[in-house]
Amino acid sequence: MSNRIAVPSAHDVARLAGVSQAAVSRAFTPGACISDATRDKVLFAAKQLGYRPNLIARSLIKGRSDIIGVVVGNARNPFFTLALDLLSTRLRRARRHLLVFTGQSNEYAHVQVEDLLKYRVDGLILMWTRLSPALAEQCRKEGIPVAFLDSRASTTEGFVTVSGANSRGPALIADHLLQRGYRRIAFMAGYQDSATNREREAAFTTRLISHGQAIPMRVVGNFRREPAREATRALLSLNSRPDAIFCANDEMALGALEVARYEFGIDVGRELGIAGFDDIGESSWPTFLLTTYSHPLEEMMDKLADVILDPVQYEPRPQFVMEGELKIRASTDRGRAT
Amino acid sequence: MSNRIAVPSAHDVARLAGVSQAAVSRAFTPGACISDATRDKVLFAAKQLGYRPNLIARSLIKGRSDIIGVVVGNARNPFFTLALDLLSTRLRRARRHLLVFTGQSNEYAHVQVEDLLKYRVDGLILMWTRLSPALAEQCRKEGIPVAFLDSRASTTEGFVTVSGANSRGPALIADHLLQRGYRRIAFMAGYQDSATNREREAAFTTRLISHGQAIPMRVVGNFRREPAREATRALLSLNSRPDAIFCANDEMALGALEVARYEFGIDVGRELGIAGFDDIGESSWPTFLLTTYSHPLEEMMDKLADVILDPVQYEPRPQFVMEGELKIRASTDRGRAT
DNA sequence: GTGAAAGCGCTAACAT
DNA sequence: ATGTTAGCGCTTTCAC
Repeated sequence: MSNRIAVPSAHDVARLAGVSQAAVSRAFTPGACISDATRDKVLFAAKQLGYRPNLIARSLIKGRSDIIGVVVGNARNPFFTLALDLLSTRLRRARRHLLVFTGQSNEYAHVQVEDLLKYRVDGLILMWTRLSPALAEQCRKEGIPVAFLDSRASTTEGFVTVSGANSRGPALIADHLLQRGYRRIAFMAGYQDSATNREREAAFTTRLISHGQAIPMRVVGNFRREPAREATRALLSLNSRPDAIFCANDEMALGALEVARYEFGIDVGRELGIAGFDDIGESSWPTFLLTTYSHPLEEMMDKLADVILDPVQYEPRPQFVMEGELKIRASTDRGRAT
Repeated sequence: MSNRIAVPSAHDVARLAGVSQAAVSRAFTPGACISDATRDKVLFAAKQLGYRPNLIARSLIKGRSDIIGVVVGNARNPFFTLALDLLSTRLRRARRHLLVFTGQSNEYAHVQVEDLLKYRVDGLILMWTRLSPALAEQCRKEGIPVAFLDSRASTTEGFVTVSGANSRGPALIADHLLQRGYRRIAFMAGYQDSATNREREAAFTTRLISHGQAIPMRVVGNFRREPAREATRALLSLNSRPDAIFCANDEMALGALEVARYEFGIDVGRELGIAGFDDIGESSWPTFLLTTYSHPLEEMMDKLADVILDPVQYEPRPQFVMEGELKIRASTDRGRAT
């Protein structure tokens, strides 16, 4: 049935073209020493046979594969699609390819990285996931460039990390809420043990306190919509409701907004301010108009690509914190007349 | 600075363990003829050196890479993330890996597939994109299994295709709208030259006509939100407004819903029925509650994986049309009392 | 500029 | 069960 016809090799092309096999190799190597006449002969024969250089063989010799390994801890992350698209486009220009694995964000990307190393990848990009200390050590020893996106686990030490402004952003949100006159401010946390949540919470709370506020009320929404809805119901059923909620990500904030609007009939913005973090696509829809903080994803992916392509340039292995932008929308608009 | 330490080879391990290099190979080959004693010696030595079999070398010999190439024509497609996650998980169990490329949905995935073939991939999955006739021919000749997701271009002939119910689904929607009493029904098209749109439109229109309706009003939204909003404004400004709109995908339907609700103050469902297609995540949110047709994505990805892993089983190379489910929600609810 | 020859790291006969 | 040997398809000296 589907019997694989033998794929032509450089040898076959050489025979047909009446040259040596080495000449074939040279014909496909940009800038190699070869006469135009020979190259033409080779390329002609190659086209006839449908020859395509075997990159596997090339990789074996060169000791590098032109493949970059990507492990994504949370493929459901709303930015993953965009991130992968940007990265793929960017790396194609550098003639690299992407071997992509999905995994669990709360675990080490151990098996995935293990596999990737067997393919002798030229670099590793870990998004929203961690690296076990043993493998981190391996990568360091073998000199494989590694870059993390939004992961601050201990094993990222000695590697480049690119992340959003998880401290400055929440501080800006705190300032904004206070400036708009909200005073009974609550905070909705993501996963309790997530470094991202801890950073965002600490920055937000600290800022409120430094403005003379009390420690804000606190609920947990685990970064997900359903728990966020539940938490919002609890908050809004209190005798002394908050007049604003800052949620540690947009996913939760949108859930909160829906509950406030449809289950409690609240005029979001005027009666209750809601702010999120990350600026996912839905947040700017007319239906939601959620105040949030947006990350410069393109810059972030460029940085990751740069680091992998030219690791030497980033030798002291800095932690890049990419500044984004506060997006003020109707969900924190109390109306002009205060 | 980052000088790559030489990676240990099977030879190094063999020397350290005091066995032949072939023994090392056997120790890492499940089910190979090797004594426990030898295997232990090898594994111990391997661990000491941090040895990892070089899959590139293995691929060269075996003539297969255990890599499946994926080209996605539209990485912004809301299902891409989920699809990739499902596929990756599914194929990992079969010890395959995913080399992922992004491309343009209206072009051939030519360069991407070209590259993929150089890596001697074991199979190709093309999502929302096409294959040039020349490469299609190549793949057939070389016996490389190819499977398409939602692409009905001419070059898919002779390959397995998995797609949603682009005919039956819209027919069900037509039935549903009529049964709910909507009579002045409009259709919003996606890209004019997309096969998907043509199928959905033909099925919907045909069904309406077969129920004795006139050919529905027609606007174009190009599958995207903004054009859809514009088209909706045009529709709703007509003297004789439609009382229902079927949009060829949810993205457009949600845009239409927002415009109707916020710009025209229309009570969606009662005054104007809106239905979409695909059941993207947002459609089931309390804010929208959009009637739509959902695809069995998990089954679809399973099928794609099956086809690639065991192509012989699918020898007549069928076109799989995966039946989904009509999701009736508030956006087509006229209220009980009619 | 070109060909011959030596490997890259591994698997798969083939002996033993 | 184990070692020896011959490649897989290329790139890269090294002569010429």
